[in-house]
Formats: sequence, C-alpha cells, structure tokens
Amino acid sequence: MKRPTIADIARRAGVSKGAVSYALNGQPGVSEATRQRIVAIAQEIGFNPNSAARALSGASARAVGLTLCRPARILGIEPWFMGLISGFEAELSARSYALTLQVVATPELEVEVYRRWWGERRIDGVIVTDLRENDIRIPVLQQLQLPAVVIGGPGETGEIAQIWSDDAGAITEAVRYLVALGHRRIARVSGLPGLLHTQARTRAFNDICTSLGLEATTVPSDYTGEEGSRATRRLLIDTERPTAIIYDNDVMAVAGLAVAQEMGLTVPGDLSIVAWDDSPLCSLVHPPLTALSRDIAEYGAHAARELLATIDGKQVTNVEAGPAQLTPRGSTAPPR
Amino acid sequence: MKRPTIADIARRAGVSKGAVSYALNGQPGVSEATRQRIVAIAQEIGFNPNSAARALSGASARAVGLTLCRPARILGIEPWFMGLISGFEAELSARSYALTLQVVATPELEVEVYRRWWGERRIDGVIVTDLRENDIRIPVLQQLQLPAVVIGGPGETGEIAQIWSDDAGAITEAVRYLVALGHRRIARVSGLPGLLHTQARTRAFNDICTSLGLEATTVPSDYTGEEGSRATRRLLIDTERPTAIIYDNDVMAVAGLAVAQEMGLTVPGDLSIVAWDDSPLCSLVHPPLTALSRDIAEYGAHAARELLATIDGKQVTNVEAGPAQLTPRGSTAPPR
DNA sequence: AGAATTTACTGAACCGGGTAAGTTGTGGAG
DNA sequence: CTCCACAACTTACCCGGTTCAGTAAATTCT
Repeated sequence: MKRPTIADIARRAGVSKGAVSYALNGQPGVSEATRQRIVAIAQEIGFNPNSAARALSGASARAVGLTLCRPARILGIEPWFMGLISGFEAELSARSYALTLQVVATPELEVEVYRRWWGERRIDGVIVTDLRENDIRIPVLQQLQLPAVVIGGPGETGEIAQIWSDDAGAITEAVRYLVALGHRRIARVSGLPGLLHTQARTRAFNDICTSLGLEATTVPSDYTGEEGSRATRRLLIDTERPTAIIYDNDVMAVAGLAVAQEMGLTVPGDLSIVAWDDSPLCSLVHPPLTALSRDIAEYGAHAARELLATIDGKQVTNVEAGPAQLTPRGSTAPPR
Repeated sequence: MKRPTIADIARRAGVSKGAVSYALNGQPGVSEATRQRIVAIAQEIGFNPNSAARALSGASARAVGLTLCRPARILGIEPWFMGLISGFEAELSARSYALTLQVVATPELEVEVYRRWWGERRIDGVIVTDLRENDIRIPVLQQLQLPAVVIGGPGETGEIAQIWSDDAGAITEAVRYLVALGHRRIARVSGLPGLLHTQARTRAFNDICTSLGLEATTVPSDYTGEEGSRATRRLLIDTERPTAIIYDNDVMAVAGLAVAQEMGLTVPGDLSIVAWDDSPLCSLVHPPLTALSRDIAEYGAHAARELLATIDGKQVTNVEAGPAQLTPRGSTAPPR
C-alpha cells in the first residue's frame, strides 16, 4: 500500500504542494474554502505527514526521549517508572508526540545516548530522571542545547527546568505521625545514596529526628527488594530494634514486610511500616501499607508539559509539585 | 552547537558526499584507504547520521514501535511489560534501533496508532502483544504490510510471525504437582478472557482436570490486584473452598495471598498458591510464591530478533519459546 | 599494444515535507 | 483610469542522507 503524500493531495485538489502545506498547518496563504477542501481530501485518503520529511526540513521530530538507568531486574517491578511513562504518554499523545525509550546501564552510557539522539535529530528533548550530585548529564545537555526537564532535585541544573516535590515536608510528616503513635525508635531504609532526592530525604530525616530528640538510623539501599530485605534484617536483629521503619520505595517496603513476617514479628504490632510512593502494590499486601502517596502519573504529565513548553521555546521555571500525602493504612499502629 | 553532516566530512576528506555515504555504510565503491580516512574523520567530529534524512531517502527509520494496551493503573505494577521492554532493548540497542512506545486504551486506538506510525514512516515494524480472538490488528498490519511479530498465541496471524510458549504444558505440570501434593480442589484465577493465551490456558486446565477426575473452576479476572482479590474472596468464602489456586499472573497471586492472610487462612497450610510468571515480586512476599517461571526478558529479546529479521526481509517462522518452569517455593505444600 | 573490464570515485536526482520569494488577480483609493 | 495593497496562490529551493548513472584511471586479458 502506497503512503499518501502532500503531492497526492495537491493533485486531487488541483493546487500546488505549497498550498497543501499551508492549508494543513493552519498557515495564512490559502482561502478558507480551499483549506477546507484540502483538509477534507487529506482526511479521506488518510494522510499522515511523513515524520522524517518533517523533521528533515527543520521542523521538530515530534518525539521526546527517556532513558531508564536502573538494573534490568529492578525495572520490572518498580511501579514508579511505568507510572511516569503513563503520565508522559497522556500529555505526549494528546499533542501527537512520540516517546522514545532506551534502557541503559550507567550514566555514562546515558550521556552517549543523548549525544547520539541529538546527532540523529531523533528527538526534540529529553526527560532526565534520578538527578545525582554533580550530574554528568547536565553539562552535556547544556552543551548540546537539547531541551530537557529534570525530575528529582532540587539541584544545580542551570537553565534546565526541574520538577521535584517537597520530600522534606513529607518525611517530616511521616516521622511526626509515627512519634504521635508512640514510636521512639524509627529507622529508614533509603534508596541509592548517589541520588539527590535521597540525600535531601536523609537530611530532612536527620533534622526532624534530631529536633525531636530521636536517634536517626538510615540504612542505605538501592530500591531493590533483595537489598530492602537485607537492610530490614540488619535492622531487626538488633537488640534495640526499631519499632517503625520508613522505606524509600514501595518495593523495599513490601520486602521489609515479608522479612518481618518471616522473623515472626507482627505488623503493625511489633513493627510499623511506611512506604514512600504509593502504588497498588501497597494496598495489595496484607496488611496494606501506610504510604506517602504522590500521583506519579500526574508528576510525569507535569514534566511532559514542561518539556513541550521548553521545546516550543517558552521560558519555563522550576516547579515544585505537591508534596506526598501520608495515607495511613494497616501497617502503622502504636507500638506494643 | 552545529550538527556535523556528511557534507562536512566530505569537505574535510576532499571527496564527494556519495563517497562518504558508501564509506560509512560499508558499501563497495571506495578504496580501503579512503574508507578508513573517512571513518576516522567521522569518529573525530562525532558524526551521527541524521535519522530523518536516512528514513526519508527510503532507508529504514531504525525504530520499532510497541503499544501497551492496558489500563494505566495496572501498567505500573505489572512486571511483565517492563521485563519485555528490557528484553527488546537489549537486542534493539545492540543494533541501534530505537524503541517507540505508546500507551493506548483500546485495541481500536491501537490500530489507529499503527496507521499513524505507518503513515508517518516513523517505525519499521511493531511488536504486538496480547493477541485476541479475531484480533482486529492483524488484518490492518497485513494491509499496511507493516513488519510485525506477535507475542502470545498461537492464533491466526497469516504471514505474521508469532512467538508463544507452551502454556498447556506448563499448567499441566502445575496441576500435576498440586495433585501429587494431595490437592483435589484446585481453582484458577485467569487473566482477561478475551486473550488467546488465556483461552489456551483455560482449555488446558479443563483438560487436565477432567482427565484427573477433578472439577475445574476458573474465575475470570483481568490481571489487576483488585480483581485478583475479589476473585480470591469469592473462591474462599465457598464452603467447599479450594485448597490450591493457580493465578494467571504474579500481581493477582500476591493479592490472593493477602486475601487469604486477611481471612485468617495460612499459606501454604490452608491454601497453596501458584503464580504464573515469576518476577522478583514472587520472592519478595512471605511466604515466597511457587511460580511458573519464564525468562520474560529473553522472551522479549527473542521477539525483537525476529522482528529485526522480518524487517531485513528474512523469512521468519513461528517460534515456540521454552515452556514455563515450575519453581517451587514456600507457598505450596500438602493440604492439611 | 589495444580492447575490455574493473576500481574508485563524482555529480545529480530523489525522498516528502516546509517556506521564502515571486506571480497573479481583485478591489479600493486617489 | 491608474496605482497600490493585499489575498491567494505557484515556483523553487532547502533539509541530509541514499543511490544510480556517468567518468577517468588503473588493471587485466588477448
């Protein structure tokens, strides 16, 4: 089956290629009557502009890129990324932008992917996740002048817009809640220590614990279930074991719950659990997990909107999305 | 920063654009010495061919498409798709193909996306998942002559290659295992009834149960945790409740486990649970779930290889991937 | 040695849109 | 009645690769 082109439309409408281009793009230069005739023909023969031709003639590629930099085995079960992707998609497909995905192993490879995409003119912009300290991706994006939006921060990104949520406020709320229930020994199992938002959370956790006169124990982990289990086991074998643990993601929280059950501890009787980021996973297990809920899809949609605005040349500024809300469920209670 | 083009390379090497193209693509028509000189210059200035220009001049777009047709809320926690994506990526990025993703709500919209992608010449082929009975996507793909590979089946797909695994064998093994443990009342919570592989599993489940003289109870569900919980509750309130349940995915199995615990039943003492598809989720919960394991990433890699072969014009045939292997864990035991 | 073939290129057309510059035709102002 | 402004187009070139036809030089064959 042959793909229809603007030349086909031009022939059928008895006008030139140029007129068809003006008509379909809402440019001035054709009469309203002609425009409608052309649009009708385009509809009829099912015309879609060849994205390659469009991109080649200086216009945008109508695609944005996303790199996922996590070990493959964890990508599968982290609801976070899929939530983000769903959110992006909602915005992108509404403006018929495509989403190009690439799974990479290291930030260095991520930079290479950006360079290649830029060279290939394959995408108009990228969404950057997991901002790190002195992130090597930022200078490259600035050098290439590739439109970008960073999720996670706040951090040093120069002109590049950022989206983050008030993690400090959220963890403070969670700790206050646990203290109000009567907990005095609260621990935290964190995500990858290299990520800026992990550091911000750790700082805030230390601050609130200090101000409440509690000891702040943070065990660094990596978002995987395995590491979450290990960290939990290490915390629970202690004679002075914590009565509540806050986990930096839902997967580790679920893993922690399993470890507690396996060790014969009841949740929430012997141990209260709070998960950061609420996915259906949290309501799925027994008991359902108290969580710091954010609308991750909305978070992604927000990022996509910012990115499209950047691509359109609009000035965008850093945005703070709403903070995570504490959603109490069955995994938190006063300690025995 | 200006993107380097083959014209830049040609100027620096003192040859024509055509020669550069031949040299970089390994085509005959340039001497080995010239080729090396050109390749060296390309390396040095960090040249990447403009994908739009390449796609426009008849060559491939070097991209494949994948549509995800599931409600957004479940996409997040289903490890299946992310596993597939990881697998695709491993193959695709090795051959520097991009993966373009789109989340859609219905198969009808999926067809529209295929048509648009084809019209835009954005992709060279698509990977089709969740094959249905009389799938409306198949005739469209045939009409457009869009290279495709179908995951899930077997079914009627004409010339389009399929990849599936021996679900009948796997479920037979699972049932036999449960019967060997002493179970006589085995139920199954299935995935979406419209999908061909769900139907194949139901058929096989009925067959083996009949041949062993057991009653075959299948409760249709939709892969979500919520529906999995509901189905499980319905099964367990029965006076003649089953002593073992097989779930069509891991998410429903985890939800089922939570329901059992919530109802005061012990797993595996009062109820044995088998999950279809093994993700880290299964080993994460307590007790860890006995699962029918498949290497989903390898499954995806396989599909990507087949698709790339199809795009290259090679004749591909239907492939049966290895069957799922029963991995016994703590959720199965003889009934009390 | 001369013809035939091969090698190593060059030049130009082409893909399908976008768009600046040029060309009509029409109506209104002077 | 002429001149000008403007709408409504057309023409032609651009984007950056691929590819085919053509060409000069080098090599092989008779």
